[in-house]
Amino acid sequence: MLQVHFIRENKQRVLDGLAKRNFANAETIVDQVLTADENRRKTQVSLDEALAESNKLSKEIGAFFKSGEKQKAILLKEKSGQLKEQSKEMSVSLQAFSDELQGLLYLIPNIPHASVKAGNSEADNEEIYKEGSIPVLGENALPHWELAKKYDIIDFELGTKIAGAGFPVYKGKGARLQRALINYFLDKNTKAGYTEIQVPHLVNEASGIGTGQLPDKEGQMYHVGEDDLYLIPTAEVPITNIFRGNLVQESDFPITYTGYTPCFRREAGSYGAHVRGLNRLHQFDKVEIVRVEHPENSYKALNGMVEHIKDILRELKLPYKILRLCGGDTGFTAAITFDFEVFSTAQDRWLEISSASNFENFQANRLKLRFKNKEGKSELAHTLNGSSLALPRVLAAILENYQTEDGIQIPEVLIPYCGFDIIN
RNA sequence: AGAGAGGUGGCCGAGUGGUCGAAGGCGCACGCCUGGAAAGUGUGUAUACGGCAACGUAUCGAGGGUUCGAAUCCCUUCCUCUCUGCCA
Repeated sequence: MLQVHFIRENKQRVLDGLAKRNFANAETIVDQVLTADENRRKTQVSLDEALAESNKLSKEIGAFFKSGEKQKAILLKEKSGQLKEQSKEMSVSLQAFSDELQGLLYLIPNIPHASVKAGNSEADNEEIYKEGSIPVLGENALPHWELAKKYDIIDFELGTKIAGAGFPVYKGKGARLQRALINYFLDKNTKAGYTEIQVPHLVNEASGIGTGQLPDKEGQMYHVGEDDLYLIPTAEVPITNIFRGNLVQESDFPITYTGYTPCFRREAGSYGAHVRGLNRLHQFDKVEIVRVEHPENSYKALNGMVEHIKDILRELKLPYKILRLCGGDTGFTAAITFDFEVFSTAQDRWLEISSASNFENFQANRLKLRFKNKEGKSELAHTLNGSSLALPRVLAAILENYQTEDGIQIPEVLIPYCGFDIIN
């Protein structure tokens, strides 16, 4: 959520930013925000005056009762009654203006960073980096869902029986490889200074609002009606919400966490060949990194996260590229997002396996996550996160790219974690 | 899930209808004291919104109510603790 005073003081900048996202009706909504804000402030001034008068009267009434001047007190009581009615009306309209303002602010996405190009869809994303060589596979190379069946390491039908499509069952060496990846990622992250943390997999409504999943995108999350909880779509939600409402010290920065969680996504509206196998699931595993940073340091931190993820992909020896998402493809809450894609050779396509974003103070404003700055004032912090990494597509790429006549070789760095070096 | 107790500032804790944004302590900051430190001592120390500012308003888990006036009384709700039940 953008801050109202920021919009008030930087209207053109906001409009230019929204234009990069191809955000419809930007000018209308921004004007509505400014009007609601002005109404809110005006109303608050009159309400404050009425309440101040009320408070004054109450004190006088008390004094008159004490000194036994009942008549005077009764007179003032009448006056106070009238004031009370007025202030009640005003506080109702103040609430209405505040709600209206809040509702409008929830509709406005984050303003893209200067380096983010305008664009509508993934076709407009910019490739900014590429590394690794694409392996040459034999004639009879198989896509990962065939390999999974051939070596009996992932059973999609069984998952369908137990839960539904998009809930695979990992078996034997497949399950072991999953666990190896989780451990390897967590070890890499903790070595890079991130503190490992285990968090709830269900969150309340306030948490969903804090990181930006609510009120808009309920449809993407599984909801447990009985208890009004949401299954997390990513560890970003519980981890970032650790800091909801917090006032941290400047000396606490950088705050860095890593956590493994399963992620649950309804993926309403997804269909077609691209969702085959591990490409798109309702439940998948992911290791996430989250940072809370001083605003002056957040872009340096983002760069560090990108380098860290590069290092992991290099170790796994997977060919990958990095995209800077265009305005239209950048998520609602992010100011900038770098997507990492690995090449899945047998499918002959790139798969997104990580996304690293700087939210600047957009989430922090929703979370009310602040720090005391050098002047002793509280200021919104910056939040960032990235996947390091999302498991299924890494697994898909490993299965496909490392397949040989004899079986699937295990990337060297994972062998100690797996306890075997080939799946056959 | 049932019964009882409770939720007050960064922390502990007093406060049962009026001058209470809230005593006292701890912690923290700055000063004095000291060769330096500890101890001692003095002062300061919540957040949000509005206002150029002086300042005003709101906030004692949250929401509503009673009252001229609520941290204090009433209702609802969330959370914590103890006991009972159930259970990995």
